[in-house]
Amino acid sequence: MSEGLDLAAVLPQLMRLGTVLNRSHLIERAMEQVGIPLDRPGLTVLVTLRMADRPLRVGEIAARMEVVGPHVTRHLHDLERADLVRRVVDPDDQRARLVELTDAGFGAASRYLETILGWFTGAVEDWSPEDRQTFGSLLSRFVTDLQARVADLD
Amino acid sequence: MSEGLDLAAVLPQLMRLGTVLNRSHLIERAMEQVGIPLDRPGLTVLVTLRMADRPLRVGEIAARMEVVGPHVTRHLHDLERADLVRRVVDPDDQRARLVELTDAGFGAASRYLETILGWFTGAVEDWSPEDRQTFGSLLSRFVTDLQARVADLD
DNA sequence: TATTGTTATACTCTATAACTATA
DNA sequence: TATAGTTATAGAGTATAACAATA
Repeated sequence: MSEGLDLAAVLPQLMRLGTVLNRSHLIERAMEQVGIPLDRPGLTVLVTLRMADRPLRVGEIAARMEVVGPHVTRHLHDLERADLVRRVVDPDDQRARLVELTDAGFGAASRYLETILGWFTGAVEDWSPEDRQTFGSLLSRFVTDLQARVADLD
Repeated sequence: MSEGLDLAAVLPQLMRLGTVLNRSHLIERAMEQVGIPLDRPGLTVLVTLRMADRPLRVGEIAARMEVVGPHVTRHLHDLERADLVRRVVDPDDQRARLVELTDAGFGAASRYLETILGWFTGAVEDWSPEDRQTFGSLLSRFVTDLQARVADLD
């Protein structure tokens, strides 16, 4: 009985979280603040490369973003034109392209992530270190378990 | 020093969460399972009405969804055609329309929410009641604080 | 004159299909 | 023949602009 209650309360919170994250123009604001001239998917490609910490093939970027190849190709044009990434032929396979960040791309992605991180830090600055720590681990565990549950649906 | 570390770890978790929630077709699967013939925004309108627990004006629905009026109007057509909602003139203001769930709409929204809730319950079924409770409160607090922080940006 | 909602239109994000080039 | 990527096109989701009816 009490088991159901706290869970039913989590669902609306997740909806609220989704609304804040998706509809507050957080991403656009951060891009404007650090001077990145991209749209959301373009930024996602950039951040994907920054977090990978090594050049990625087009297909690898698509897999990490969970989108389809052509979507990535399309946004790579913008990124290349803005001199944020560079496409080089994969020496191991002439069919493939390795996409790597330029210095400007690395810097832009880093500044973007620092900005977002700063906002999140500001949101929890009144929390105790223990609560922050606890929230971090429970959130991580929740996402992992939810992913597993979703995989079970197949 | 250790303060920054756990926070930097939360950001990737939130990205992962967003990916699971947006790109696993969770919503479409739940709709299919309970036999709701809608798209995502249509379902969101339905759930918004179900959670409000009373008829809402078109403008109120738009405000809660954080979308613009015409977007709601458009999806109300589908909902009405599927006999899930009904539009009646607001007796207090002839300009306004009150949108209310039909019995079918109420039932469909309820079954949908139960399905989703069941999946989330399944994801945390191995957790201790204390951890579930803790996660629920910290998540709620996080969303509230993040909303406040975002409001500060204006 | 301001507000509620609708219609018409356009833009963003992502998918599918058809194709090129290597393997 | 299968795979990596690109180009072209289509669909879903949401916004802006112009309008109608009522306040």
